[in-house]
Order: sequence, then C-alpha cells, then structure tokens
Amino acid sequence: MLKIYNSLSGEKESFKPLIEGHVHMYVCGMTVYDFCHIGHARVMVAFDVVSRYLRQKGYQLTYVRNITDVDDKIFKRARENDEPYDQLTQRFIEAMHEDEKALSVLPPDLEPRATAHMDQILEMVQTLIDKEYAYCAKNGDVYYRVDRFADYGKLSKKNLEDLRAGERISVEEAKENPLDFALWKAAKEGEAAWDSPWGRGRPGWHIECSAMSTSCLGHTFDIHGGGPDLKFPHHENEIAQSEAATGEDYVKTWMHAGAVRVDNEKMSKSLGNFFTIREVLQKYNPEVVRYFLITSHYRSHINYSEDNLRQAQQALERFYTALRRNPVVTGDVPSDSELLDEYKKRFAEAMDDDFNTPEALAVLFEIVREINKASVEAKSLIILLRELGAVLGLLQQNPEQFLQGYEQNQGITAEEVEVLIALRNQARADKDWAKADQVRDQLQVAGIVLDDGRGGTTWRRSAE
RNA sequence: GGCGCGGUAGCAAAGUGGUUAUGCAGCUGACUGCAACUCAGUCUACGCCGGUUCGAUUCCGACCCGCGCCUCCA
Repeated sequence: MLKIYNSLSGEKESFKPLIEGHVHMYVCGMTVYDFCHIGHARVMVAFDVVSRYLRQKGYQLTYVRNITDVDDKIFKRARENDEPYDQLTQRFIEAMHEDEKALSVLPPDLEPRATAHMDQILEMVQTLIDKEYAYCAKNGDVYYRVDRFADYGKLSKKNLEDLRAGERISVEEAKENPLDFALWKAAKEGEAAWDSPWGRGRPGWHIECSAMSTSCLGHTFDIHGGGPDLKFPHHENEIAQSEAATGEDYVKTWMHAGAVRVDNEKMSKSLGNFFTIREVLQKYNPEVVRYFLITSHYRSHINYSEDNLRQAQQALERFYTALRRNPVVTGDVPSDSELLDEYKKRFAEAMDDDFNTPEALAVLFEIVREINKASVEAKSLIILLRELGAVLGLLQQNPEQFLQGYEQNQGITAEEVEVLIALRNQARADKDWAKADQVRDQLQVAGIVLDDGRGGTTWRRSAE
C-alpha cells in the first residue's frame, strides 16, 4: 500500500486515487525567463520518480506540469534583452526540455502554458468576482479578498493575524486588505496585455495554476506538487482561488520537495552560488546528477557540493562495474526465484513508503553484491537490477559508455588509452613490470583506472 | 515575533523500542607480477539532560545548535 506524506495534513497517508486505477497529478513547473537551476532539477527528478513509480504500480497517470510564460520577471528580462517576450520564453522552454532530457526526466502528459489558457483564467476570475471573493480595485487590478475565504492558511498553517503581524510588504492602498493578492494586473506601458472585462492586463501568478489544473484535471484531483518555497503563498492562494470558485476540494494530496543548498548555504543569486543544470552537466555525467538528487529522500533538503557529486559518481561506478562484467541481457525478470521476489518486494516496500529512494537504492546495492558473488550466472539478477533501476530513471546506459565515455571530462581519448594499454600488455607479456607500471601510472594521472580481468584489460574514467 | 523542519559513525544518507541499513573513504585477509575490480571480515553512530520501560538512537519533556517559510524564488 502506497503511503504519501501530505503537506496539508502533515502526515503520511494511505494513497487512494479518486478514480480507481487512475491518478491525476499536477506539478508547478517553471517560469521561463532563465535557464533551469539545480533546484528545478530536484523538483523535476523527484516528480519524475513519483510518476514512474505510480505507472510501475499499474496506475494510469495523467501528469500535468505547467509552464509559466507570463510574468513580471519575463517582461523585465525581455526588456533588458530588447527581445520579444514570447521569443525569450520559447528559447528557455527549449532549453528546459534539453535539460530534462539529459536528466532522463520523462515529459509530462500535458504541459499547459498560461498564455494558452487566457479564457479559463478570465472565466475563473469572473466567477470569483461574481461570488464576491474578488473585487476590481481603483488601479485596474483585480484582487482576491483573502478574509472571505475561511480556510485561508490551511496548507501553510498560517492564520491571517500572524500574517499581518509579519507584514513586510509595502502596502498597496488600492487593496482592501494588504494580504489580498492580485488575480489580474492592469497593463503597463509597453508590456504584453490581454483584453478582459476589467481592462487590458495580464493574469496574476497564482490564478494560472488554478485555471490550468482545473481545466486539465477537473475541480478535484489527487496530487499537486512543487518546490518547497511554493507552499506559501503560491499554493495557499491556489487553494483559496479554486475552492472559492468551484465550492469543492481542490487537491487531496499536496507534495513538496526539499530545498537545494550549495555548500550548506541557501542557493541564491546574491550569494553567487547559483548553478544551472547545464553548468553542472559540463562537469558531471547527467546520470551522476540524477543519482545525487535521489540519494536523499525527496522531502529532505539536499546539499550540492563537489564532494557529494563525486561520491555519487563513485557509487554509480559500482553499479556499472557490476553490469559491465556481465553480458548485456534483456527480457522479463523471471519470477521463479525467492531471492528475486524478495528484492522486488523490498524495493516496492521502500518506494511505497513515501517514495523512499535511499532505501530503494540500498536494495539495488544488495543486488549488486549478489551479482558480483555469482561467478557464472547472474542473468536474472542483472535484468532485475536494470528493471528496478528504470523505476528510478537510472542504470539504462551501456556500462562502457558510462565508465569510459563522458566526453566533458576527456583529457585523453579512448584511442590513446587503447594504444597505451596495448603497450603495457606487451610489457607485461615480457615481464617488464617496471615499464608496465610506468604506463599504468601515466594513465592514472590522466584519470584512467585499469582493470586486468580474466578476459583482458578494461579501463574506466574515474572520479579522482 | 509567528509557523514548520532537522541534528545518525571520516563523508553522504535510511531506519528501528532489544537483532548488519546502504554507498564512498579506512583497516585486515583472499584474488593479482604489483594494482584495480570483486569477495570475506572489520573500526568509527545515533546533539545534551531528564522521564517512561526489563531495555531507547527510536516514545515523552526540557535544553543547546542548525535550517526553511512568513517577500519574487523549484
């Protein structure tokens, strides 16, 4: 039985979809005005694992992840670049797709964009005005009337008095209440704008997610996910909008990923410790990055550091070394073995426990040991390892490619390595150990580790 | 100030009221020309103080420390 920690209740709950066998999931995607950073990667990978596991469990899944392509930051960046805003967003959408593909993040089923859902947005704003949950202010903005929604704060466990006490925003006098938030913003000179009953303008940040999730998945759906900093105010406001508009529950299970830190500091542009996915991929194999992101539980904060990435690299070397020494095999996992069934069961138990990937990885390492122990026939274990690895989006590469191939690190070519190995093996045949060792040392300096196996010498590029 | 999260061995990271997490690193042995890989064994733990219990890292309470959100942010 799958259990998921629900941010709304603060507890792990047994998961039961509203429609038996079918899961509807919405995850807040990115605002496309810059390259994705590793915080985005963490959310992408976390929910990619969730989606893979739900499907593996046999659920039919509709996975929606939006793209925010209307936003102040987008307009600001477009102005700075002197570039049409929609050209800017298109560029970064393409970059995002490249990053995802590199990290083996499967595309969601639907990827709605705010600009393509204006009708639904306008409709929801109108409904909120009709129900008096929203009002059109003197400045042309439409605001949500926060104190009309009794449950406001139920997700982030805040109440209106506390929020008022911690008030730090400059007060917008057009608002009835400083905590009211914008559903629709009046157009500014030179910025993209859409027609509406309240004048030309553009949607506020929160309304698009309410409108798109509702139109893609219905009034109430199973899972809504996102980054840790979206819980308040973004998700809180989504609840307020959607539940006021539909009169029904918005989401059953809220999931929030943990934060990414860099060298134990909050990742931020002002600290200059901001890493984009593509920067990181300059240095590390994408699978290493993905592995690193799932070595912690998805709800824990995770610390990006050179040391941790190197450890991830070494851990994957163990997996691929085991896979390399055995012939490539494919097929279904035979279920005639108690041992195999036991591993499958323990993997499933780990994943059923709120997607406990560290525990699941521990099971995979035990399979590796078993493969390494089996001197002759490890075929079914290898098939199992790759099958379970696929649920985590790992271990699908050719072992040689992983161990030898990551181009970015190359200081020496594979051909040069082969030449030196041949040279060394001749020296070994001549029992000229000094020369053989000298060649091996030379390769080691270049980051190449040799392995004189029964079937000849193999090599790999090592993480230091 | 309000709300919330966490402190596990050298590093990373799960978990459990009593029995080996796991990976990397270290040490010993086997294997190897020597290594590497691998296997076997092994050393480093559960922030501090009380309480409950036959027994707590695991439950309860206090304390110390770190962090997040409350403002755009995944």
